[in-house]
Amino acid sequence: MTLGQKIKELRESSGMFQRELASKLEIGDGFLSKVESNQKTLKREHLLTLSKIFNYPFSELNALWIGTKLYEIVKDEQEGLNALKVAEQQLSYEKIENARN
Amino acid sequence: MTLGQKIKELRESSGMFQRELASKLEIGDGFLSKVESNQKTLKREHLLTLSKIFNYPFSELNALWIGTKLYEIVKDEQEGLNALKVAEQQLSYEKIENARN
DNA sequence: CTACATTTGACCTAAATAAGTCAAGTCTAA
DNA sequence: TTAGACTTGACTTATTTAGGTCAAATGTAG
Repeated sequence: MTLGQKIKELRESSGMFQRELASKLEIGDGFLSKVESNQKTLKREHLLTLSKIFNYPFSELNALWIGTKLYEIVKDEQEGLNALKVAEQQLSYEKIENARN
Repeated sequence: MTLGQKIKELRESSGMFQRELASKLEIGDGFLSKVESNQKTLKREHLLTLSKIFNYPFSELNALWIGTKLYEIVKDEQEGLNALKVAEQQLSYEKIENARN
């Protein structure tokens, strides 16, 4: 699930048109269309607005936002999956380090 | 293991000084010092050079290069780990999709 | 066919990032 | 105590990315 897909899903399941949601977010509907197909990214502040409009957990939107961004980086990479593993290891290592201090 | 750490490790285990390696890469030694501590990133072309100098697999350097970049993005994120999972899922999903066609 | 929803392509500007340099400061052994 | 190895901070310039707009093209139900 990408952020774009999730937004589209939330929007449609609440019977809203792009123009309506776009206006709530104060962006053009052409832009929203691209956001829903992951051709463009939303500003991060918009996530909070979305979370309120659809009563959907902010943390999940946040994870999708970052995750989609990461995916854009690795999607055409030979070593994409390994790179994700590397990042994961560094992240858990850092956590342990911090816990020690 | 970060890319910087790996480079330092390779360099030291081959008894080379920063100035020597820096000159092979045609960069300043101050810059290399920062690269080794992940304060700066190397150009990607440099990875091939490193791979040859140290006779170390390019693919691994590549994975470290991208991985370290990903880590920089997620390291201060609440949802960092989840975001990595999201990206991983998208990546494997895409693979399946491609395999179907 | 035509009205409305959506998608797409071309374009734009401001802000951020990449990829360094250089000089000064620090560390460490001899 | 001083040379050589390394680190750090301040700065720079060129390129990329973010975050859009707008009009035209396309999809689609009635």
